[in-house]
Amino acid sequence: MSAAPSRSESVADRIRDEILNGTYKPGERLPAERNMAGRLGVNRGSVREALVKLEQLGLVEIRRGGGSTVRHLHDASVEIIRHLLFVGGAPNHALVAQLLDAEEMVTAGAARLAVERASDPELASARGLVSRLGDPRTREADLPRVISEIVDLITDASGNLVLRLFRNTVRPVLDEALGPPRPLGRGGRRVLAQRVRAIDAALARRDAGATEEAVRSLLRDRRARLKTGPDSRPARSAPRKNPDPRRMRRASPKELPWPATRFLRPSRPAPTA
Amino acid sequence: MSAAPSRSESVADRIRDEILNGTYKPGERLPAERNMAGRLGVNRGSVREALVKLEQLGLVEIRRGGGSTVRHLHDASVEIIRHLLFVGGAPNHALVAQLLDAEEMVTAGAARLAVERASDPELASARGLVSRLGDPRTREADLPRVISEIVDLITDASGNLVLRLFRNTVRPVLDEALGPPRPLGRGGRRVLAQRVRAIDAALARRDAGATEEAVRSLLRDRRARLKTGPDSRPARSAPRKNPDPRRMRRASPKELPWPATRFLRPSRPAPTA
DNA sequence: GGTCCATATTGGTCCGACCAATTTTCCGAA
DNA sequence: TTCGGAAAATTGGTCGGACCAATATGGACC
Repeated sequence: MSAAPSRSESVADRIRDEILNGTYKPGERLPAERNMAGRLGVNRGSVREALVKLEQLGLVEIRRGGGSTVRHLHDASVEIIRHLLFVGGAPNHALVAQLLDAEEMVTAGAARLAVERASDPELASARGLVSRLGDPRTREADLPRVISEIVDLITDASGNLVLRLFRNTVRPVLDEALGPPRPLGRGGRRVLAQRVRAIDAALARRDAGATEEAVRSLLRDRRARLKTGPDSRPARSAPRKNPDPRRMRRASPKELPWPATRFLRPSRPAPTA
Repeated sequence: MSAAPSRSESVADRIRDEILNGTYKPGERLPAERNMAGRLGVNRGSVREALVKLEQLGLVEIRRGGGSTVRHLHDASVEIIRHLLFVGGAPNHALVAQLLDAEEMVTAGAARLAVERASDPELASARGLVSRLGDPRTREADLPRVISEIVDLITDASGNLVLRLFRNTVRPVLDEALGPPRPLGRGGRRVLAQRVRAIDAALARRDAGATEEAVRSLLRDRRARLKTGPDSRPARSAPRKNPDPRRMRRASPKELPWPATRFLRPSRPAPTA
């Protein structure tokens, strides 16, 4: 199916894995290009190309004369999330939850911008797409894809290139991570139809605030349908004062588990003066 | 000052510029590596390395046997915004406005998450940093940096790696684009102090919703202080029904001007069935 | 112990060659 | 003429070896 990966690609993948699983730790120096080439049995040029790719990913820093060093995951490029999903083997739930959080923020904001600036045809197109979610004829297996396309549409309609580029990175990872949806319960389909009506009505009125909230609700449901895991039952030991209980549903965003945890440094300290 | 750029870096910059200014258009084939090497007077390997970097940026696609082709800006990596800022010569105002929009969305969301999960020390550190904004002893020239650090702190405290990585890309571009602030008017400092009190109060109560709104207000002011340009006077010809006038201040997110406009394709059409 | 310099290490670039995937050219069959 | 397919040209991928320049290392010297 997929084209055979080039040699430099394989090498890049291998070094990337060794970094992510802790073989090479942040701040450490990587073996010299010549050594790696010898060890992997490939030409030095291939190793070079691999390192250049990893440098663009923000995973390593190459310094002429000095060796290459591993950088902290915190300082990498967003693109790194493409490579983070399956680091432990199975999709990392914490990362997926964080992606969904980010997607919700950005999409809600984009929806607001979109309603404020989108042309009537764009809006009509969006309404048509949204209505498919409520249509009983749409197969359940297609729902995730349709939702994904709605988010795309909203993002594009916002006219914000930055959001679009961000989505370019987020979408494929989420699509792969979420996979086929769990079957909607008896009530699930009804709730979905309800969300659809809310979005449609908000769009019809060009009501930015309402659209934002409606889109948020839709995406929240999506997250709730995530495979039940340690994250889905918010284990808040000491409930805190929170005057807005509507927003309590989000998965608790704890730090990523697996090997990469070691990259997570404490928040940068506040300046002393 | 800055280290002399490597040869492959120069080549990458040059090809990137030629793509962004329209010399090579999306979908077109780039000259063969051997030709480019000859034309630029460098070794083919250097051209190769440059192309690999541009491929990681999502600007070109390299296919073994077939040439390299230019990709649409819409499909590039977020990292491309680092290179987009100065394409026309001066900082692109539309892009900066879009960056500020994106930053506001993400930071507001991160603030919510942060309040819900941050430890008390983290919160205290945040409050300390925020209070510096209101302190009359803080020089005006330092205010942008302090705000930038507050956003960093909020982002980190949210515990969301995706948001952190996104910020890694956004922050340097915004810091460079905004540059030294325009002097605050007589009322400006007072308004700032007011924002600071709002954030501090919200943090003290661990009120997620209030914190989110307060942070939003702070960032909005920042955008308002952007250099007056064609963007800052929202030229909305036909005012539309919008029941939430509080949010009307955002710069109208029109398409990017300059040569790159040609990359902006219409929103992807809704599926037909 | 600290400074400074010769040397080793290491990334950056170049040359020339060959392989493999793709594209283009062109000729013969329908 | 048109279409299909084989041959040739084009083009990216990898290799090996060589030299330069920036950095790191270690030891002599003060």
